[in-house]
Amino acid sequence: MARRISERADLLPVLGEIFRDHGFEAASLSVIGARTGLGKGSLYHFFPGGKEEMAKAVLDEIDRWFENEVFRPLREGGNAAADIEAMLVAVDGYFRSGHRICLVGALALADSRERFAAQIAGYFAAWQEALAGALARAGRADPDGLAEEVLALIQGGLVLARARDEADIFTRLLARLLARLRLKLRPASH
Amino acid sequence: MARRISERADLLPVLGEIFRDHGFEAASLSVIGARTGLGKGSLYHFFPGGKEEMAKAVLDEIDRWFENEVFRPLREGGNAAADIEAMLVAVDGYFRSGHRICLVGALALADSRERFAAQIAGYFAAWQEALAGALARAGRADPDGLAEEVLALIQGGLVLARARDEADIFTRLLARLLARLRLKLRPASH
DNA sequence: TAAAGACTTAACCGATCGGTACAGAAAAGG
DNA sequence: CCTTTTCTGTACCGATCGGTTAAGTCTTTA
Repeated sequence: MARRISERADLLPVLGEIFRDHGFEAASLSVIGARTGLGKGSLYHFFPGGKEEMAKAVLDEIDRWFENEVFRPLREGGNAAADIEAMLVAVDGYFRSGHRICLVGALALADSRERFAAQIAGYFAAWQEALAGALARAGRADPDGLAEEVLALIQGGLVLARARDEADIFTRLLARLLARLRLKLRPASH
Repeated sequence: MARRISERADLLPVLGEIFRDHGFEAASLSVIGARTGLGKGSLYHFFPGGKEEMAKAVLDEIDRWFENEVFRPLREGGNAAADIEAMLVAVDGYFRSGHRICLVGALALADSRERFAAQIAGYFAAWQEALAGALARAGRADPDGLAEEVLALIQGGLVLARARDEADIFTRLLARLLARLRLKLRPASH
């Protein structure tokens, strides 16, 4: 019963970058093979369901990462204002300050959307809910609306940064957002 | 010299919707043929450059529409505050209150981005410049930053609306944005 | 009405697509 | 060691891809 320490998990980050670069449809098995260094045989061994299983596994890993690094801290943190700032730091890191796009957002705009609709919707719903909770704890009025706005700014910032090939756009937007939230969350501490 | 009143122009809106639905790569000539009712021969008659020429023509038409309906009014309008509100109305109409995505934004996130990089970047640059000018005329500080934020909100709103299959998200974001801008542009008039 | 150009149809091209089959190499367990 | 299981390389499948070609049919102009 030979048992490799699952290399499948090690494949997920690479697959994620491939889907980010090419999208789901255009990420052909040949480019996946080239960039992972694996032949079709190996790929179908790890992912019998083919490309669709690969993408679902990548989305699952993204969900897991955000749940651990972003959503749960937002939900269980102590100081709501600090938690929200920590979220912005984590987000800036994850998206490499605007150099990396959001795979979930990109899939939402692509024609493969329906295939992953549940995971895509769930990702944003969980994020908004966790953030709205923190905003409510911080005493903000209309936490749901504000959380929605924050998510839109992040996603839109990634779109603009990519569209204009200028990652700084994302950084600037996060900085403005941070200033605005600070003002609203801790009006006396600036 | 038989000369049809250019049906090529009539094709562009259909092609736009096809690219919105499928993206560039996945919009195969067979689906384009099916939805336009034209065979490959006809398509290549109108667009000798194939899919790429079709997409470029669609982007050109989008540029033209926004230039006429959004950018120029922003630049040449009289009442800056009213012009900005008119922009939001036009944008809400164009994107069908969140039911329609932004093709330019979608292409920016897809792997076909490089192919259309110049047109994509130009679209957002022109928009931001026109909006920043109006914001400056309205007396706002940091008009460039605010314009960037408005564009990000719009693009992010379209991503979220599609991702969660809930067009109302876009409408809500536009309403919040309108309220915020009103407050800032005409503080005494609410 | 007849020539000319605008448009269409349909067969065809090589390349690549996602996916499968299967034999063999590598590694682990006994 | 030998068996068992995991993993890999390669050849192959039918389907579809974007694009080309050539022969035709319309439609307009002269």
